Amino acid sequence: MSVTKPSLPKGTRDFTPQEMVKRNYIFDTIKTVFRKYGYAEIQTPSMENLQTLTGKYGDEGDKLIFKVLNSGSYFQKVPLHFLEYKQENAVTPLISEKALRYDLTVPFARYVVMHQNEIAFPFKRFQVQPVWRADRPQKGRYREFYQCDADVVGSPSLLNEAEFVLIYQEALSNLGLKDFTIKINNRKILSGIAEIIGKPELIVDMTVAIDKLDKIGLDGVSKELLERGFTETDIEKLKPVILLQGSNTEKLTSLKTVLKSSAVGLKGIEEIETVFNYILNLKSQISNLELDITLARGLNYYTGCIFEVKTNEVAMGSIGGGGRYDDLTGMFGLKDLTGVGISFGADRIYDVLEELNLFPAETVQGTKVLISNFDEKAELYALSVLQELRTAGIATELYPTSAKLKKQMSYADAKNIPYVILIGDDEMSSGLLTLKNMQSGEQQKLNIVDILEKLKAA
RNA sequence: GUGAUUGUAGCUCAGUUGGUUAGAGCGUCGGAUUGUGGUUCCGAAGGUCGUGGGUUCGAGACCCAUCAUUCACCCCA
Repeated sequence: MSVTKPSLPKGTRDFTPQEMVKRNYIFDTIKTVFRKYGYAEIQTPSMENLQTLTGKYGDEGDKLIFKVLNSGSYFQKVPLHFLEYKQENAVTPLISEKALRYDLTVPFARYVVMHQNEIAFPFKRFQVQPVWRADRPQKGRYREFYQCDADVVGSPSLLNEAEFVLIYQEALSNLGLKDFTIKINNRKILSGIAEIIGKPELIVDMTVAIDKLDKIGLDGVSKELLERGFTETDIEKLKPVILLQGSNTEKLTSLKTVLKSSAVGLKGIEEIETVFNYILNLKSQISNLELDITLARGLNYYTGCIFEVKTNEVAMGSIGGGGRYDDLTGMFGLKDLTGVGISFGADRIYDVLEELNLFPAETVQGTKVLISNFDEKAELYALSVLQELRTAGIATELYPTSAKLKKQMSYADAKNIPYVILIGDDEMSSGLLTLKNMQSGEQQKLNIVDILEKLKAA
């Protein structure tokens, strides 16, 4: 057998013990907040039927779904002429019937439909699992990454939206982020704007273009709008809207004038106002909540409020997003069930916390004490000590061979183990074991009871 | 899918107009110290120079191809 050079698939990563401690810190922080707001955890399989996923994310999204090759003689079903003309689209469903999940929302919609008879609505669930995208990786973008989603289905109340803002606020603050912006918009406002211009059919093109405002500037947006079928007159009408300045209230006031002839648009404004009012009554103020008309977000199933969270401390794409999707379960045959949800991008949050040095120092909670191993006789003696410490709930290791003490101490040092117990002839005959504090270097002879007490307190 | 970038030790990187035996720091291992780590000193191991071809008396360096990497665009967390 030939030796393979070890490597990982593009865009995937190993996680070291040190990284796992930090990652779990992020997951735990977010999960704790989710639970506090009444969300219950579920999991779904890594693989879904390909059919479940295709068509849910748009053409671009479909291309980015990782497909799983069928087992066995998967070519049997493929007519030869498909291959001859290289018809990937026709061949794919014949050789692949499973795919890795692309996000957590669509599997959740499937879950809700399949379990509808056992679910008490409104159903509030959270889910923390990896998702896969066949993207080309770059900074802050991986092919395997974790999403932390919270969604509620079966409740049209805008209280849910308001609570999501508080969840973002609370979780990100708990993680130590100081300066981030929660952007909110409403798809209905965007529809209203497209309506006013007289191009409701071009709403997608309009949103994709104006979404890039802060990246390519007004000239870039104008150029893109022209390419996408808008006229100079349309752009003149759009300009004041997308360049709206001022406080959220001021923006809403201007929008009401602009959208006065659009029923949809006014409905969107009303929804945003309701969310703001809920928040005002839940909490005196959230200063980093910003109404942003240029916020569009790609997924085409959003129908109401849209969220996106960006940190202002590091150059990084969004670290979270979400929105309301009135008819997602409709694709699985369950009509009129409304859903709204948000997602945290845990991997990006990790990168941000790392860059800002925000991980708490004491998150490393590994072995507390290492028992040295001098020789066979000492090892035997140490076994009972080991057992006693573990019974007391203290994370303890016995060095497994009687290597040189230098090596054993280095091991404790490398693993950041704060205490070492030395057991040699003196200790065995006196019953007083040497306990060494690895930080201060001081050591003292204590009986096992005192050691237990000291370690429990430490 | 488009456009760039970089591939030299486990890691981060030097390597001069093409010239003999490819270097450093960190890390690893061993010793100074057979009952004491994190500091210090000494020593050692570790390389198909991404891969394949070409130019040349001679290639880590130049050319072509290929693979991989990173970054940006599209899109997205």
